[in-house]
Amino acid sequence: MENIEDQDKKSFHELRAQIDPEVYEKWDCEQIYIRNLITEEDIFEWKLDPKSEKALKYIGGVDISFSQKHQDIAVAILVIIEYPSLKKVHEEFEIVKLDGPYIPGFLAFREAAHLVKLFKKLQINKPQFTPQVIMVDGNGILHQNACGLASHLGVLIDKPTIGIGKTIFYVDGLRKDVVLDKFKKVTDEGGFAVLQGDSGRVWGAAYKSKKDVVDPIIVSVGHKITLQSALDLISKCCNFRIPEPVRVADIRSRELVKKISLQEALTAPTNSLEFLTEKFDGDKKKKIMEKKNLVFKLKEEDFPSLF
DNA sequence: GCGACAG
DNA sequence: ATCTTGTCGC
Repeated sequence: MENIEDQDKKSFHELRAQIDPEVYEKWDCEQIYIRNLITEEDIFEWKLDPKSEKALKYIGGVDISFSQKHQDIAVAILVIIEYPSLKKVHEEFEIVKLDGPYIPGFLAFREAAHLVKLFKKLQINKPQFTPQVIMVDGNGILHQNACGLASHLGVLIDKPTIGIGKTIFYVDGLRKDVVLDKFKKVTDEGGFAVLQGDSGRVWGAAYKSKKDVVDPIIVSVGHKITLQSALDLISKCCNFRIPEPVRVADIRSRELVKKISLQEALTAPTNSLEFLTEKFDGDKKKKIMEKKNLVFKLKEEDFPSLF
């Protein structure tokens, strides 16, 4: 019974031990440097009111989805969502190879560079879709060095960013039970609990995006926006629990990563698909055939980096 | 001193 | 992050 806790302890310790102390120190330093470049003020021109002359038009959403086969292969994506329709109008993506493992607290050093690349591609391909604000899958200043992925990326591309976390990341006494306890008192859709740590500093908010959701989304300032403005925007972007820019980026990158896995299966020495279609009937067979169709529907334009 | 740790 | 079936509810 005693080793359940020990295993958790060990695996976390092992994660941190995967980077050598010098790299840790360097990254720590870099985060503190970047932190000083972050602003938590509204530095943008757009307005939420669609009738305004300066109405917000394009919101960006970024995410990275991984292949289950090769742990280091992933699809990085940037989707452009039109406001206020919340429809996807454009996407840029790339199949990428991750350098290192995920280390809690250092997500940006694994993902940020790939995301920056997508903004550069957008700049060249479709500059007219340049987003005015970006929602990031991960935290902003809600981070041990007040420099999570959303903030890190925001500084690199010099644009307003918002961090959207789906689970609670511990910082400054904000344990999971503490956050959920604060969130429990939020009852109305669109309501939120401000996440103030033991130090008194406000790190973000636990937001109730739908009336009956059990879990909050964790919102934190990335760069060039206030928490209040971030929440105001998010309140207009939630068709479901996760705001559309992040949700669509998530779904779409997963879709693409699966296509890539299937393509690998197609080029594999043994073709198990044939065997499976003969072996199973009904729904199972139907599902397999759908996957098969996916393979045949692969288009060159879906894989610019493969051609 | 330990432990809580985004994707 | 990823793997997954059924299942509960509108």
